[in-house]
Amino acid sequence: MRTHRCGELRVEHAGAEVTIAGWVHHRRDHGKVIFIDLRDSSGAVQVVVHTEEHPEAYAAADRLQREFCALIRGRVDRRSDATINPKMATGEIELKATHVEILSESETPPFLIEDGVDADENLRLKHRYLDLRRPEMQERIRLRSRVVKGIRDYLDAEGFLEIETPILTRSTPEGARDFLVPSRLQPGTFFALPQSPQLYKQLLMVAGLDRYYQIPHCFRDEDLRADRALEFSQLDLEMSFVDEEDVIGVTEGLMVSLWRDVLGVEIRAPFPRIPYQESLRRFGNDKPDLRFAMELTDVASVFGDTTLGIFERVLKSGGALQAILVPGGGAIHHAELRKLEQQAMERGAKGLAWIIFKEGGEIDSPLAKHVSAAERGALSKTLDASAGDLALIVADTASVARTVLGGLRNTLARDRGLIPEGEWRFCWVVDPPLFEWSDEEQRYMSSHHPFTQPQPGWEEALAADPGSAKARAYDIVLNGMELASGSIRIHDRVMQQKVFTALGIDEAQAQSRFGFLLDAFRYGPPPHGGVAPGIDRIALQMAGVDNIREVTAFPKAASGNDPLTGAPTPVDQAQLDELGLRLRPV
RNA sequence: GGGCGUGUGGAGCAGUCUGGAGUGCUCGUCACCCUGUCAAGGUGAAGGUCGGGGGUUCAAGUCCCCUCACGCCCGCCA
Repeated sequence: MRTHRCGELRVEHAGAEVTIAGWVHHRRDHGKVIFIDLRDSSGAVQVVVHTEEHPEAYAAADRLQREFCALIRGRVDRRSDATINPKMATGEIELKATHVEILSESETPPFLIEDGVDADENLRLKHRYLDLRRPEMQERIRLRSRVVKGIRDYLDAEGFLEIETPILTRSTPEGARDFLVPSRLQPGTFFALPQSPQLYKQLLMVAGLDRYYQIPHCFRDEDLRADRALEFSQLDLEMSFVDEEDVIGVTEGLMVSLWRDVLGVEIRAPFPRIPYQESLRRFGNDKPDLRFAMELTDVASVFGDTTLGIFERVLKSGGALQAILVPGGGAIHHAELRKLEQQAMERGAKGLAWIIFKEGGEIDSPLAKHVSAAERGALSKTLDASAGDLALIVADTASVARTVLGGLRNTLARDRGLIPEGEWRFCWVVDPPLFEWSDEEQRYMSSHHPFTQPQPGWEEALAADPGSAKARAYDIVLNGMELASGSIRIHDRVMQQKVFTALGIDEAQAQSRFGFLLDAFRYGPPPHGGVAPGIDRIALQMAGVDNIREVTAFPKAASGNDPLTGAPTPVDQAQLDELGLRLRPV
């Protein structure tokens, strides 16, 4: 149908008779001459139609409107110097049309098909096929495709096999809420959509397929976020006869190769490794953004003899005084500080103390009259503060103080433009706890998953303080976002049973839920481990966008529905009957 | 489940704090003019349940209450 693509025409095509097809991007009607920017996935090119030279082509061009689909034949002409458009890749040439054919007409689109549109997102999602016509959206889709291709190329070269595992699988109560699929053939029973192919990949290791990967869809029925969707893609990989170093090595090699192939950026490996506890201490969370400083500082020692009731009470009860120093933060308005305090309280703090350092050792703070000169000096020294800086202090349990300040650290860095552009700060967060206490469940739960191998000595640690047992797990964090999670798995049934027991899962329950895995472990399971990077998150970071929907062709809205298809929808009674389901009024 | 924000011709906004005629801006749409534009230009026109419901008031886009949709965050995410 076409001989060339719109965006590939250049000066060297001058004189050639070509046929192109695409969408009318712009039309500029000058009466006796019409300019049409015709766009396809490769880009756009200017078409010129003269009324007198080609009346039939002109008649068709006269009918063309935005987003009509058209076929145009003509001769590629070098433009005169005065009419070259340096803003277009094809701007040195234009197509003199001899034939214009309307392939299909278009209604006026609900928003402009242009880069940088600020249309309501729901409108974009509802007309995603139009939104995806925008060059920047197509570029994101292409980038994501390059990521996936890069992964396949790299892992294929490393001897990994791509193996599919079932989408209809078994519900496992641990972890996120499952999406359930009723079984018609076995009435009253349900499949679950996989949260990850975790158990299958471990079975593949038992099977001796010792380097496996796939890029599966995973499903978690939880509330959505900017970086979290109901369904998402992850690179799932697993290796046998490995320890942490092997998995980390392959992952780093993959990241280096992806950033090189997809972005042309050289990132350096090995990535720094930060122990989990250190990350909490310095950054207030387990996904540190290393692109800026503002690390948390313990200022309890400064206020050892404080007369301030709040600080005194917290310190006496074994709590913590933590601070971050905001360089130049003294200029922040009080109204803004109140917003920060509100944000702190949302995350569980009872308040937020602020102290602005001024010239001559003076301070500006609601607490000013309770802070002695010695304390002012010590605080300034501990935080390495200068005049004009702002200290934010949280007095609470260590955990709350860190969470709150970790959150403020990220918010402030973003709002105050402290985050440098174009930096890729990878790190591994290692040695995380094996278990975490769940207030809701009133029991310890796996912080990674129950198949994660504990570090040696865990049983003693468990007896003394269950929270102190560590896991052979590792997260890869990029610019403050968790990109991947992985671990060395348990391959010993006795150890697996002990971990289940620690989680409050007795032998009978373990057998009924995970019996197939325990059974497999009777037959010489190899030591194994793996990692699972999120494809969407890699793509969103590379694309420089802040929402997973921007790198997903057909995403759900944040409320978990699909504005394009209307899913989820009620179903016919007949379908429910077949499945043996009855709806309860909500 | 909770907090915050947004909702005004087809699109993006201003107007809401401090009530006074659907007022304004940019784009799009339609008609006419125009042979070198490229976000074309010129002239003119059409297009509105101000998300929905209720209330206060002589009078509500504006104030109050309820509600819906969307977005961000907390909870949740082995």
